[in-house]
Amino acid sequence: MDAEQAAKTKLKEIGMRITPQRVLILKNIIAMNGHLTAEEIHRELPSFITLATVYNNLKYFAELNLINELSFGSSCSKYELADTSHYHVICESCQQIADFNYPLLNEVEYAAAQVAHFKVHRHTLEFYGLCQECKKKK
Amino acid sequence: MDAEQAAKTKLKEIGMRITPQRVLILKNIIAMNGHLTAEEIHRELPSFITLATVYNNLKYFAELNLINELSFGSSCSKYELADTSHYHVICESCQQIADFNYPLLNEVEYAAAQVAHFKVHRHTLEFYGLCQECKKKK
DNA sequence: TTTGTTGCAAATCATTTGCAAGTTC
DNA sequence: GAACTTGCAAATGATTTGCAACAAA
Repeated sequence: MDAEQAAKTKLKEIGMRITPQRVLILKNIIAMNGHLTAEEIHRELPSFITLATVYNNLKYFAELNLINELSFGSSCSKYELADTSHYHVICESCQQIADFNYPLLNEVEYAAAQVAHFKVHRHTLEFYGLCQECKKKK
Repeated sequence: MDAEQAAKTKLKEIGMRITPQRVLILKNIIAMNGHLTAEEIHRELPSFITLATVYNNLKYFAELNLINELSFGSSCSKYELADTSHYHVICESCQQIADFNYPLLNEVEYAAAQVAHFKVHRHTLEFYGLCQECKKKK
Protein backbone atom coordinates (compact mmCIF):
# COMPACT_ATOMS: atom_id res chain seq x y z
CA MET A 1 0.00 0.00 0.00
CA ASP A 2 1.39 3.40 -0.91
CA ALA A 3 1.55 6.34 1.46
CA GLU A 4 -1.57 7.95 0.01
CA GLN A 5 -3.69 4.85 0.48
CA ALA A 6 -2.24 4.34 3.94
CA ALA A 7 -3.14 7.91 4.85
CA LYS A 8 -6.74 7.52 3.68
CA THR A 9 -7.12 4.23 5.48
CA LYS A 10 -5.83 5.70 8.72
CA LEU A 11 -8.16 8.68 8.47
CA LYS A 12 -11.11 6.38 7.88
CA GLU A 13 -10.11 4.19 10.83
CA ILE A 14 -10.18 7.07 13.26
CA GLY A 15 -13.39 8.45 11.79
CA MET A 16 -12.16 11.77 10.44
CA ARG A 17 -13.49 13.38 7.30
CA ILE A 18 -11.21 12.79 4.38
CA THR A 19 -10.09 16.09 2.91
CA PRO A 20 -7.27 16.58 0.40
CA GLN A 21 -5.42 18.61 3.04
CA ARG A 22 -5.49 15.82 5.59
CA VAL A 23 -4.51 13.16 3.13
CA LEU A 24 -1.55 15.21 1.97
CA ILE A 25 -0.38 16.08 5.48
CA LEU A 26 -0.58 12.51 6.68
CA LYS A 27 0.87 11.09 3.48
CA ASN A 28 3.90 13.32 3.95
CA ILE A 29 4.39 12.27 7.53
CA ILE A 30 4.25 8.64 6.44
CA ALA A 31 6.56 9.16 3.48
CA MET A 32 9.12 11.32 5.26
CA ASN A 33 9.18 8.97 8.21
CA GLY A 34 11.06 11.21 10.64
CA HIS A 35 10.68 13.77 13.37
CA LEU A 36 9.25 16.78 11.63
CA THR A 37 8.18 20.23 12.70
CA ALA A 38 4.91 21.72 11.47
CA GLU A 39 7.01 24.09 9.38
CA GLU A 40 8.93 21.26 7.76
CA ILE A 41 5.76 19.41 6.91
CA HIS A 42 4.15 22.56 5.55
CA ARG A 43 7.16 23.27 3.35
CA GLU A 44 6.63 19.97 1.50
CA LEU A 45 2.96 20.59 0.79
CA PRO A 46 1.31 22.36 -2.13
CA SER A 47 0.94 26.03 -1.33
CA PHE A 48 -2.84 26.08 -1.05
CA ILE A 49 -2.51 24.40 2.34
CA THR A 50 -2.15 26.89 5.17
CA LEU A 51 0.26 26.49 8.04
CA ALA A 52 -2.73 26.96 10.35
CA THR A 53 -4.41 23.97 8.72
CA VAL A 54 -1.27 21.94 9.24
CA TYR A 55 -1.16 22.89 12.92
CA ASN A 56 -4.85 22.21 13.47
CA ASN A 57 -4.69 18.79 11.89
CA LEU A 58 -1.48 17.80 13.63
CA LYS A 59 -3.28 18.58 16.86
CA TYR A 60 -6.25 16.39 15.92
CA PHE A 61 -4.01 13.58 14.73
CA ALA A 62 -2.08 13.67 17.98
CA GLU A 63 -5.25 13.65 20.09
CA LEU A 64 -6.42 10.58 18.23
CA ASN A 65 -3.03 8.91 18.67
CA LEU A 66 -2.30 8.75 14.99
CA ILE A 67 0.92 10.65 15.55
CA ASN A 68 3.08 11.56 18.54
CA GLU A 69 3.97 15.10 19.45
CA LEU A 70 7.54 15.39 20.71
CA SER A 71 7.91 18.55 22.72
CA PHE A 72 11.30 18.16 24.35
CA GLY A 73 14.43 20.04 23.54
CA SER A 74 13.98 22.72 20.95
CA SER A 75 11.39 25.46 20.98
CA CYS A 76 8.96 23.84 18.58
CA SER A 77 7.24 20.49 18.60
CA LYS A 78 8.17 17.66 16.31
CA TYR A 79 5.80 15.01 15.06
CA GLU A 80 6.21 11.35 14.15
CA LEU A 81 3.93 8.51 13.12
CA ALA A 82 2.67 6.63 16.15
CA ASP A 83 2.90 3.15 14.72
CA THR A 84 6.17 1.89 16.15
CA SER A 85 7.34 1.70 19.72
CA HIS A 86 10.76 3.10 20.38
CA TYR A 87 12.62 5.58 22.52
CA HIS A 88 14.55 8.73 21.58
CA VAL A 89 18.15 9.83 21.82
CA ILE A 90 18.56 13.59 21.50
CA CYS A 91 21.66 15.64 20.75
CA GLU A 92 21.72 18.69 23.00
CA SER A 93 24.01 20.50 20.62
CA CYS A 94 22.39 20.06 17.20
CA GLN A 95 18.93 18.92 18.36
CA GLN A 96 18.91 15.86 16.12
CA ILE A 97 16.77 12.97 17.28
CA ALA A 98 17.68 9.32 16.82
CA ASP A 99 15.34 6.40 17.39
CA PHE A 100 16.31 3.66 19.83
CA ASN A 101 14.53 0.35 19.63
CA TYR A 102 14.34 -1.42 22.95
CA PRO A 103 11.81 -3.67 24.65
CA LEU A 104 9.10 -1.57 26.31
CA LEU A 105 9.50 -1.06 30.03
CA ASN A 106 6.13 -2.44 30.95
CA GLU A 107 7.05 -3.55 34.46
CA VAL A 108 8.34 -0.08 35.22
CA GLU A 109 5.15 1.41 33.83
CA TYR A 110 3.14 -0.89 36.03
CA ALA A 111 5.18 0.09 39.10
CA ALA A 112 4.75 3.80 38.30
CA ALA A 113 0.99 3.38 37.99
CA GLN A 114 0.79 1.58 41.35
CA VAL A 115 2.96 4.04 43.23
CA ALA A 116 1.42 7.19 41.83
CA HIS A 117 -2.17 5.86 41.78
CA PHE A 118 -2.47 6.81 38.15
CA LYS A 119 -4.01 4.98 35.24
CA VAL A 120 -0.98 5.01 32.95
CA HIS A 121 -1.42 4.26 29.27
CA ARG A 122 1.93 5.11 27.79
CA HIS A 123 5.42 6.24 28.61
CA THR A 124 8.32 7.92 26.90
CA LEU A 125 12.03 7.61 27.55
CA GLU A 126 14.54 10.14 26.30
CA PHE A 127 18.31 10.08 26.39
CA TYR A 128 20.20 13.36 26.19
CA GLY A 129 23.79 13.80 25.10
CA LEU A 130 25.97 14.52 22.12
CA CYS A 131 25.81 12.87 18.73
CA GLN A 132 28.94 11.60 17.03
CA GLU A 133 29.62 14.78 15.04
CA CYS A 134 29.00 17.17 17.92
CA LYS A 135 31.14 14.97 20.15
CA LYS A 136 34.07 15.45 17.75
CA LYS A 137 33.64 19.21 17.59
CA LYS A 138 34.06 19.62 21.34
CA MET B 1 21.03 24.82 56.31
CA ASP B 2 18.06 26.97 55.39
CA ALA B 3 16.87 27.57 51.86
CA GLU B 4 18.57 30.96 51.63
CA GLN B 5 21.96 29.60 52.63
CA ALA B 6 21.50 26.61 50.34
CA ALA B 7 20.71 28.96 47.47
CA LYS B 8 23.84 31.05 48.05
CA THR B 9 26.01 27.98 48.36
CA LYS B 10 24.70 26.56 45.12
CA LEU B 11 25.25 29.82 43.27
CA LYS B 12 28.81 29.98 44.55
CA GLU B 13 29.43 26.38 43.53
CA ILE B 14 28.52 27.02 39.94
CA GLY B 15 30.40 30.32 39.87
CA MET B 16 27.54 32.74 39.28
CA ARG B 17 27.42 36.21 40.75
CA ILE B 18 25.29 36.34 43.81
CA THR B 19 22.52 38.88 43.35
CA PRO B 20 19.45 39.27 45.55
CA GLN B 21 17.30 38.32 42.58
CA ARG B 22 19.11 35.03 42.05
CA VAL B 23 19.13 34.15 45.70
CA LEU B 24 15.42 34.78 45.96
CA ILE B 25 14.54 32.85 42.82
CA LEU B 26 16.60 29.84 43.81
CA LYS B 27 15.52 30.00 47.43
CA ASN B 28 11.92 29.81 46.31
CA ILE B 29 12.55 26.86 44.06
CA ILE B 30 14.23 25.08 46.94
CA ALA B 31 11.53 26.00 49.44
CA MET B 32 8.56 25.25 47.21
CA ASN B 33 10.09 21.97 46.11
CA GLY B 34 7.78 21.22 43.22
CA HIS B 35 7.30 21.59 39.50
CA LEU B 36 6.85 25.29 38.99
CA THR B 37 6.29 27.53 36.01
CA ALA B 38 8.21 30.79 35.64
CA GLU B 39 4.94 32.57 36.36
CA GLU B 40 4.38 30.66 39.58
CA ILE B 41 7.88 31.39 40.78
CA HIS B 42 7.54 35.04 39.85
CA ARG B 43 4.28 35.33 41.74
CA GLU B 44 6.00 34.40 45.00
CA LEU B 45 8.77 36.95 44.64
CA PRO B 46 8.90 40.58 45.75
CA SER B 47 7.60 42.78 42.98
CA PHE B 48 10.90 44.45 42.12
CA ILE B 49 11.92 41.25 40.35
CA THR B 50 10.87 41.16 36.72
CA LEU B 51 9.42 38.15 34.99
CA ALA B 52 12.16 38.57 32.38
CA THR B 53 14.78 38.27 35.09
CA VAL B 54 13.11 35.11 36.32
CA TYR B 55 13.14 33.62 32.82
CA ASN B 56 16.73 34.60 32.16
CA ASN B 57 17.97 33.11 35.39
CA LEU B 58 15.96 29.93 35.05
CA LYS B 59 17.63 29.50 31.70
CA TYR B 60 21.10 29.93 33.21
CA PHE B 61 20.31 27.64 36.12
CA ALA B 62 19.10 24.96 33.74
CA GLU B 63 22.17 25.26 31.53
CA LEU B 64 24.37 24.80 34.56
CA ASN B 65 22.30 21.82 35.68
CA LEU B 66 21.17 23.42 38.90
CA ILE B 67 17.56 22.87 37.88
CA ASN B 68 15.74 20.79 35.29
CA GLU B 69 13.44 22.24 32.73
CA LEU B 70 10.40 20.06 32.12
CA SER B 71 8.88 20.88 28.77
CA PHE B 72 6.37 18.10 28.22
CA GLY B 73 2.64 18.36 28.29
CA SER B 74 1.36 21.86 28.86
CA SER B 75 2.29 24.94 26.90
CA CYS B 76 4.81 26.32 29.36
CA SER B 77 7.90 24.83 30.94
CA LYS B 78 8.07 23.76 34.54
CA TYR B 79 11.20 23.79 36.64
CA GLU B 80 12.44 21.63 39.50
CA LEU B 81 15.62 21.37 41.54
CA ALA B 82 18.08 18.99 39.93
CA ASP B 83 19.31 17.34 43.08
CA THR B 84 17.29 14.16 43.21
CA SER B 85 16.93 11.45 40.61
CA HIS B 86 13.41 10.39 39.83
CA TYR B 87 10.95 9.98 37.01
CA HIS B 88 7.65 11.72 36.30
CA VAL B 89 4.04 10.63 36.05
CA ILE B 90 1.87 13.19 34.26
CA CYS B 91 -1.91 13.52 34.23
CA GLU B 92 -3.05 14.28 30.69
CA SER B 93 -6.27 15.78 31.97
CA CYS B 94 -5.20 18.19 34.73
CA GLN B 95 -1.47 18.38 33.88
CA GLN B 96 -0.37 17.57 37.41
CA ILE B 97 3.04 15.97 37.76
CA ALA B 98 3.90 13.33 40.35
CA ASP B 99 7.42 12.14 41.14
CA PHE B 100 8.24 8.45 40.85
CA ASN B 101 11.32 7.17 42.61
CA TYR B 102 12.83 4.19 40.88
CA PRO B 103 16.36 2.89 40.35
CA LEU B 104 17.98 4.65 37.41
CA LEU B 105 17.99 2.73 34.17
CA ASN B 106 21.72 2.87 33.67
CA GLU B 107 22.00 -0.29 31.60
CA VAL B 108 19.36 1.01 29.23
CA GLU B 109 21.20 4.32 29.02
CA TYR B 110 24.38 2.47 28.19
CA ALA B 111 22.63 0.45 25.49
CA ALA B 112 21.13 3.59 23.98
CA ALA B 113 24.54 5.28 23.87
CA GLN B 114 26.07 2.25 22.13
CA VAL B 115 23.35 1.82 19.56
CA ALA B 116 22.98 5.49 18.68
CA HIS B 117 26.70 6.30 18.88
CA PHE B 118 25.94 9.15 21.27
CA LYS B 119 27.67 10.28 24.42
CA VAL B 120 24.67 10.16 26.73
CA HIS B 121 24.83 11.93 30.06
CA ARG B 122 21.27 11.76 31.31
CA HIS B 123 17.85 10.40 30.55
CA THR B 124 14.27 11.13 31.46
CA LEU B 125 11.31 8.79 31.69
CA GLU B 126 7.73 10.03 31.67
CA PHE B 127 4.51 8.16 32.24
CA TYR B 128 1.28 9.60 30.88
CA GLY B 129 -2.19 8.83 32.06
CA LEU B 130 -4.92 9.95 34.43
CA CYS B 131 -4.53 10.82 38.08
CA GLN B 132 -6.91 9.46 40.67
CA GLU B 133 -9.32 12.40 40.60
CA CYS B 134 -9.45 12.70 36.83
CA LYS B 135 -9.91 8.95 36.60
CA LYS B 136 -13.07 9.24 38.73
CA LYS B 137 -14.50 12.08 36.69
CA LYS B 138 -14.48 10.05 33.48
C1' DT C 1 36.75 49.65 37.49
C1' DT C 2 35.70 45.96 34.95
C1' DT C 3 32.33 42.81 33.83
C1' DG C 4 28.07 40.85 34.64
C1' DT C 5 23.10 41.73 35.83
C1' DT C 6 18.72 44.09 36.00
C1' DG C 7 14.41 46.47 34.62
C1' DC C 8 11.81 48.02 31.12
C1' DA C 9 9.53 47.85 26.97
C1' DA C 10 9.41 46.07 22.70
C1' DA C 11 10.22 42.07 19.75
C1' DT C 12 9.90 37.30 18.51
C1' DC C 13 8.11 33.02 17.38
C1' DA C 14 5.28 29.00 17.74
C1' DT C 15 0.72 28.08 17.95
C1' DT C 16 -4.31 29.13 18.16
C1' DT C 17 -8.63 31.33 16.98
C1' DG C 18 -12.81 33.81 14.83
C1' DC C 19 -15.34 33.91 11.04
C1' DA C 20 -17.16 33.64 6.39
C1' DA C 21 -16.93 30.66 2.44
C1' DG C 22 -16.29 26.14 0.79
C1' DT C 23 -16.54 20.79 1.42
C1' DT C 24 -17.67 16.21 2.97
C1' DC C 25 -20.92 12.84 4.04
C1' DG D 1 -28.74 20.02 4.10
C1' DA D 2 -26.22 19.51 8.36
C1' DA D 3 -21.99 19.38 10.33
C1' DC D 4 -17.34 19.88 9.69
C1' DT D 5 -13.05 22.14 7.46
C1' DT D 6 -10.50 25.53 5.39
C1' DG D 7 -8.05 29.98 4.48
C1' DC D 8 -7.10 34.22 6.02
C1' DA D 9 -5.70 37.50 9.09
C1' DA D 10 -5.45 38.76 13.55
C1' DA D 11 -4.74 37.35 18.36
C1' DT D 12 -2.37 34.95 21.93
C1' DG D 13 0.97 33.65 25.15
C1' DA D 14 5.40 32.06 26.47
C1' DT D 15 9.89 33.42 26.15
C1' DT D 16 13.77 36.43 24.57
C1' DT D 17 16.25 40.63 23.58
C1' DG D 18 18.33 45.49 23.27
C1' DC D 19 19.92 48.88 25.91
C1' DA D 20 20.94 52.18 29.46
C1' DA D 21 21.42 52.28 34.46
C1' DC D 22 23.11 49.69 38.27
C1' DA D 23 25.58 46.34 41.23
C1' DA D 24 29.02 42.56 42.28
C1' DA D 25 33.70 41.14 42.30
